[in-house]
Amino acid sequence: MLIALARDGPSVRLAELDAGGRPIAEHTVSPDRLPAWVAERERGQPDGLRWVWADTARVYPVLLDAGVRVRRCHDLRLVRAILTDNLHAELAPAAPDGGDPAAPDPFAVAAPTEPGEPDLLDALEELEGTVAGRDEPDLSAVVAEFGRQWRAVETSSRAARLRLLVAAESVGALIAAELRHDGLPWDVGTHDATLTRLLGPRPRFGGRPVVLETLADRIRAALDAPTLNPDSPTELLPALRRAGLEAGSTRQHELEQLDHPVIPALLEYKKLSRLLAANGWAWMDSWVVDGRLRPEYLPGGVVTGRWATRGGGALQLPKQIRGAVRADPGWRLVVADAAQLEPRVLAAMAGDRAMAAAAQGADLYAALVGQGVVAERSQAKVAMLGALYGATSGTSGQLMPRLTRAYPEAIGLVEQAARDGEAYRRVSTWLGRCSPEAPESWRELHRRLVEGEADVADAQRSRRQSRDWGRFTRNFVVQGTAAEWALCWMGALRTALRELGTEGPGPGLGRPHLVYFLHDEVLVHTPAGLAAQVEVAIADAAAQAGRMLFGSRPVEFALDVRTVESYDEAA
DNA sequence: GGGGACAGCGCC
DNA sequence: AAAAGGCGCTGTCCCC
Repeated sequence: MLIALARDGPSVRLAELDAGGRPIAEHTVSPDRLPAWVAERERGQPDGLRWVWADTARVYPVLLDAGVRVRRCHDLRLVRAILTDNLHAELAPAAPDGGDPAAPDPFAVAAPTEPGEPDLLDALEELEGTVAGRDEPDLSAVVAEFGRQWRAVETSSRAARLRLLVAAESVGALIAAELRHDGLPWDVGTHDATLTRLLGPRPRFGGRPVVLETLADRIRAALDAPTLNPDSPTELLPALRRAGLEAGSTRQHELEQLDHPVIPALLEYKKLSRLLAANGWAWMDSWVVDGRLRPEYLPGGVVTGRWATRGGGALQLPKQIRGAVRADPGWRLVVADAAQLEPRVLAAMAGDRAMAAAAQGADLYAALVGQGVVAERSQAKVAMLGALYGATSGTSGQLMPRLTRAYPEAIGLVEQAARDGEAYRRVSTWLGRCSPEAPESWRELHRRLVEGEADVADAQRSRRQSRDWGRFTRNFVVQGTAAEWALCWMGALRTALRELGTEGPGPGLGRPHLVYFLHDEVLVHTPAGLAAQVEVAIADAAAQAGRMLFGSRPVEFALDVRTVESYDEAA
């Protein structure tokens, strides 16, 4: 059962849709009665109900505030973004210099169909001239847009994968709203104590905390620069030069190479200054309310499908202050992160048996040593990151030939993605999120190069741009598929958590619930007595996510799971 | 005084 | 000369 929902002036209009998206019954409800109406339908249709609306971020918080949660939705805004890119890519004509398709199909770029294939063209044209971008589409617009999106999915050459992607992206939107609503438990007392220990007491009238001011004085004395502002690279760099230091920048890793009495104080200053600026008292006042950090999560906010946040930098919580993330009394945090997720995803995508074998254990990097691919675990890590990011030089560049010999399918897959990007062909994640077009100016220059019309300087520039874009597309297919796995993991976990615990004051808060998500890591806040069951649910959900994406391919998605009282206890 | 580029650094 | 992918946020600096 599908129910479409839209605002209509002072009321809310709803339409029950049949399986093909056609309305079969309509209702009008006043906004204050909407949560009860939704809750009743959820109770009456525990299994098959999906809400269709323009934008989860606008609709769902209202329901959450009223204590109502839904199981499934279809987010027209997010799905449209995926489908528009996907259909453009499916319609793109094969590139003239296509190269040979080394990668086996499912990954292959945009599996080109015949240009002009009518059903896809229709779906795309319909999508382009429509109203989903409008602020408040009415019910007929919502129903019509859903019909178009549904048709676009069903007529795609990869309908099964797109269906899963659409569902995963939409459940992500629900989770994002719930994370913000429930909030991450944050102990301002612990946070304040950490800041005070490292920086000194909070200055009462602004200005630098005493520890920073003392360090600044030492830096000024050591450089004989009495008015120097150490926060200013344009002042600091000349001051370093005057002191006889040959620094090209004031970056940490460059300063570390230098030998001078000022360096230790400067490094310490930069570290603490960063803490104060990014996560100091002002940050705490702005973003922590009533003991909860409530960042605004943006599903699909990154081109690869990863989430972003707006405000507070909640995906960059430094390890220094994670001790402030504390479970409520009598509760625990279950912290789980997927170990070496991206290499495992790559092994599954490529169907690379040797690499999948290395991914059978908890430590994939150690397994590379065991298989004799490299001598040490640290080399395995560097080499693997190099393969995923496109390193050509340095240690990881040197190790690439070994990886290529050991795992030809896996390395072949990322190499193919890189070559596609270099030729400005679009690539796709496992489920069908397509990479964006490169900047038009880059593609134009590349066309001139291919046609022999570029001079030497332009040719050089174009080749550099191509390599840059190839590194992006190489990483895109793996990072994006890892993001899809994480969505499926979290979606499956959310479903499982609903079955645990008893109904509390609010449907989310009396029982275990998700409180944080960081690309390949989740935090669940749970009554202490249920923590063991939560750990099992997290592991089950990971296995389920692997099956959803990759069926029976024998790749294990290992987790590190710990039950703690505060986040800094999780290694 | 606001806007935007840049440097720098935190996270994955 | 070569340069590893994706982000958000702060302060500085400079321009309008």
